[in-house]
Amino acid sequence: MPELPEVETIVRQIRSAVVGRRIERASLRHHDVLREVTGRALERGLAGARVTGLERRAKHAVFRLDRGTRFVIQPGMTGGIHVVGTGERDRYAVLRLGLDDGRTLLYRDIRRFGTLLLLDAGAWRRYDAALGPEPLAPDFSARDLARALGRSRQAIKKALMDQKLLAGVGNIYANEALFEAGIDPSKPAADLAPAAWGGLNRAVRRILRAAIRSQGSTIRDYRTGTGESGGFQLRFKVYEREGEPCLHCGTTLTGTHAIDARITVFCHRCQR
DNA sequence: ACGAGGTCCTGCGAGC
DNA sequence: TGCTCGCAGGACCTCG
Repeated sequence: MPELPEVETIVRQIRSAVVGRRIERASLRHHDVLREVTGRALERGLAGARVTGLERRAKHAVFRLDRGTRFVIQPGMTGGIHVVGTGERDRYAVLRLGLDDGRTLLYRDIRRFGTLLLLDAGAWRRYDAALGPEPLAPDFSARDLARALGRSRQAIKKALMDQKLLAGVGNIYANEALFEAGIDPSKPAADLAPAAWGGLNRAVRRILRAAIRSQGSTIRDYRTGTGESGGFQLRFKVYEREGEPCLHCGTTLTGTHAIDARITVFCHRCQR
């Protein structure tokens, strides 16, 4: 499930293969990954355009095109982005972009929870403005984190995962960061002690950086841009460890769906 | 304004 | 063996 580290990994790996390339052909096979654009408009907006940049924003890959537009891929749960040889078959292919060097940029998505967007400059500004700050921005501080989340009465875990408040953190890394910071996931964000934000910010940034170094976490479907599995799932301390002993104190880890209907795993002794 | 819960979609594993 | 069912959850939506 691509969160920030997974999308960052993909973007870094495929950037050199796509930036500078011209898209010669665009063909969309499933239209249910579109929201604000028709399939024909997407294909026409991509075919003939040159890719001038590729970045990550939150959990999304953003292709800058020479027409002043941006092509955004939200991989959702099972989306993957790969540069493959011509003619390579893939039963989960959603979009193929034929590049001018003969290779193909492939968006595949098993469950098609992902979304494709084509945004002009104004739409991109609105899109970008609706997302919270990037936790890995070089100067992102505990104060910034407190400012982003500290007014929310929501459980801190839900606030961490709210893309409007903070960009890029999903269920896996929210669980891991809260364990590392020793914070009860159900605690309202606004109730965190002022001193707690420093530890949480360090934990979030550390976990995300470590996951990027491991090329992300492969649970089921995620593959890097070059088709490999990530490695961070081997270092989970709570996620997928419900019922197993806490690595700090040995207490049996608790699993619950009480927060946002997502699996939350935590140590009720270490996380207060 | 906020929280709760539903929806999309398919593969996988458990249970019968 | 083959079926049904529940679960995984990012982003978005509606309802109260």
